[in-house]
Amino acid sequence: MEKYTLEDCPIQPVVNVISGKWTSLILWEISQSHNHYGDLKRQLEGISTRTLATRLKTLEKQGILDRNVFPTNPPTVEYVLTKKGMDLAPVLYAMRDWSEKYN
Amino acid sequence: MEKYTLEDCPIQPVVNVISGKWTSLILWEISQSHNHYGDLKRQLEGISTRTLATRLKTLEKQGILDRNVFPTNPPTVEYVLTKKGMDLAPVLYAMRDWSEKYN
DNA sequence: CGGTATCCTCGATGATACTG
DNA sequence: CAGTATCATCGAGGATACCG
Repeated sequence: MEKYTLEDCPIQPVVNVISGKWTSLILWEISQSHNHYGDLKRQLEGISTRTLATRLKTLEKQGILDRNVFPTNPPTVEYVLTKKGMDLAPVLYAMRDWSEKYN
Repeated sequence: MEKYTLEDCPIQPVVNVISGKWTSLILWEISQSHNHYGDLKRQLEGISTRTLATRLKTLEKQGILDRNVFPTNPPTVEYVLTKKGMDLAPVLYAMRDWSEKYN
């Protein structure tokens, strides 16, 4: 019953991806070329390591992000948007436009 | 510290409006001319009366919706998007477009 | 550097009964 | 019809310590 409508609503799929306190902010930062874990951690001041790691892992599972490890010393990790993730850009920029108008 | 970044992020204002399990779905339904409380309740199958009422009240406080009461018998209540709320349309339609592509 | 492992808190949401 | 009032739950997120 609940499942029916939630799955049926034409915006539910994107809600499943961007919901959460930090998720859309993470996506925004990555879309702005803040691709490294440490860079994200710095930009998203106040986020816990646990939450950032959890959200990144979920987005990876959802096919929104790819995770690339560079065997430097110390190692660095980079997150990049997949095609599916890049296609969220219109959503993110519409969000930014509204925010600029009404903040 | 946390406040700084959250307030500073260029998409934070819209996140404050559309976050929550049901909020963007409510906005979608209202944008699709499901304006009556009972109509919304029917479309959003599975939502509790408490949650629907709470979210509508919050959206009203945020200036996204106007609440109109018609003194019919029994009374009916209609929720309509303000200009600020209507300006969320690009966000909602971008969400729908992505959802159609990747659901 | 880029996480994982634990424990804990708190607020959003749900269920239900009731009301003008 | 359109809610409000109460109580209960549940999981996202935070704090902290530790690790390869």
